[in-house]
Amino acid sequence: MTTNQDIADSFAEFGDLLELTGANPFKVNAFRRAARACEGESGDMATLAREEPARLRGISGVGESSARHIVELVTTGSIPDLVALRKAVPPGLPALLTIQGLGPKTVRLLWESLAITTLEELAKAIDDGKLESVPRMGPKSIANLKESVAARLASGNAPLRHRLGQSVPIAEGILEKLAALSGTTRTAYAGSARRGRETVGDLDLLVASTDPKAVKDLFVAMPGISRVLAHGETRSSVELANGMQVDLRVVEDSAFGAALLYFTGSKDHNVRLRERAIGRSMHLNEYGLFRAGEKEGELGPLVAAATEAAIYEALELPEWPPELRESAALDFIPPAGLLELSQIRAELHAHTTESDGELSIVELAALAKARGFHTIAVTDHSKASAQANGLSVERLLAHIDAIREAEARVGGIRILAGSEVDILADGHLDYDDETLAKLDIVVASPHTALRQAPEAATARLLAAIRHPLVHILGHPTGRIIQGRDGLSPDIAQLCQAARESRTALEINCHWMRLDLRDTHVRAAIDAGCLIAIDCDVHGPSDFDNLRFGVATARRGATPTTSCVNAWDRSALHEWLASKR
DNA sequence: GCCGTTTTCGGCCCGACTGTTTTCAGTCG
Repeated sequence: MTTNQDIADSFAEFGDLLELTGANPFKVNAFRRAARACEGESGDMATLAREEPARLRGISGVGESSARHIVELVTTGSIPDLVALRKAVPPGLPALLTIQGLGPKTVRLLWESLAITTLEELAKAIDDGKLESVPRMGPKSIANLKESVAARLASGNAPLRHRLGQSVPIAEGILEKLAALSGTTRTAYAGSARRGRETVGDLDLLVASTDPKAVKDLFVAMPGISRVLAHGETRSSVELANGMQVDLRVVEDSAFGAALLYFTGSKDHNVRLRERAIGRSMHLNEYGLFRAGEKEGELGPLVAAATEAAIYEALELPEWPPELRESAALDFIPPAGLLELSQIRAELHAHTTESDGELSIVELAALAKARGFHTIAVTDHSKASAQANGLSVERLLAHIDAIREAEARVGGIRILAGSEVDILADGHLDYDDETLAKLDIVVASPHTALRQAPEAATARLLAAIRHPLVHILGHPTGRIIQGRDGLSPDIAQLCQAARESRTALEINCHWMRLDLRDTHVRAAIDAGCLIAIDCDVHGPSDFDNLRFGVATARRGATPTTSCVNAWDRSALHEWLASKR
């Protein structure tokens, strides 16, 4: 089976190999853009390649050649041009491109002049003093390279990207310190963290200040920094002890919007905006949107810079939500009512001390009330999840009574008696229908047999979606970001069944899951499905993960009306009751 | 290789920083 990610990986490899052979840089870029386009595509491209290959060209960034390669990969399992290219470049060379400060020109130079083709060979050549004979390799360059190589070798196979929920708090912690300085007027994190991507390569921080020097000096002197990569007039860049790179840009308050737009990206989105500016006789850079000057290359008067909204307006575009700035295409108009964090009014997936949670029913309800929620669902694990202290039928029946009693005592919030019931490997649920019918809400989730074949996974999840007593399919694939792939069901089939049975598909907010993932959300929204956004609460801090789930929903263009957690009390309970 | 509200051919976003150079190449975002 060929996934969109497989296709994207092939094109990314194509780009790397071409670059190392000295190909036309625009061609290299075209392959990389195609890779990003495939990665972000919500439909299954392999199906498209087999059934309607002509429609591959409809994806922005995929042209005649890329479309042919996709069909080759899907139908034969390989791309002849790519196979040939692999023979021309030593296999260890692309890895060298990931070394900080090492680009294609230098890698190629090292390969051709010193026959260096692996990280280990590079480390040895540095130690042996062989790099000193290479043009443009002075003592400082060699010392920097030595440090970068050592850092990489020490980290082993550590991932180069960091999970969203671990990255954002680091960004916020640093910004809090910089915001405390007297000259600071505005702060923000930008880049892929602001776009809500599930993993973040490096952190991009932005500060508006009347005293840039104070900001930068405090930044590079912070604890937890392993080395300073750059420390210039307007930009500083450091590497943290955990290997994460953090870039700081200090700007004037009047240009904050332009800088925020620029550093939020994505790269493809920026390129499109700049092209659009040129087409309207304007010029866009990180300092603002300007009229074109009288002479070639000169800037005219400033059009907009203070806010992103002003710049989009001047370019005659709707203000693009950061989470939807992933694609190069500017032909997608964001839906009027894109879901917002403040609109979430219910948590429908939470655990108590009765299974593997840290909170009592009353504590859980109090936290939900404090957030202004009208409903909280208590959904402890079912008996098959023995490792999570899953409830037997007898315990569940007693738990239902406890929940009813707590609801009457707490007041001011609906506390639903529910269960996160295991979907067994064969698609059966872990409780019988008679038991499930006693519950207000049923979240059905896969927890085991997460390596089963795609066909079996599809059948298993379809059975749960179509089960008349199930409201929500919980973390549908069971994937753990950078941990395990989870199930690979046919998403299109799941979406169709979910729409027909009005079963919501869950976005699990935990930053290790974010499952459904963004591209699956988009497919679900396009198919007309309901979406549930749940924190899968086990402890008090889990409620704070809601923002990551909402970001994922927005990346999938989820309108408020499609999210059951954003419905008012009566609409939500009407839907719940419709399955009873 | 991709693409079209200047274009089916001829362009392709733009600036900061570093180190090695004496005016710029390479890398990065």
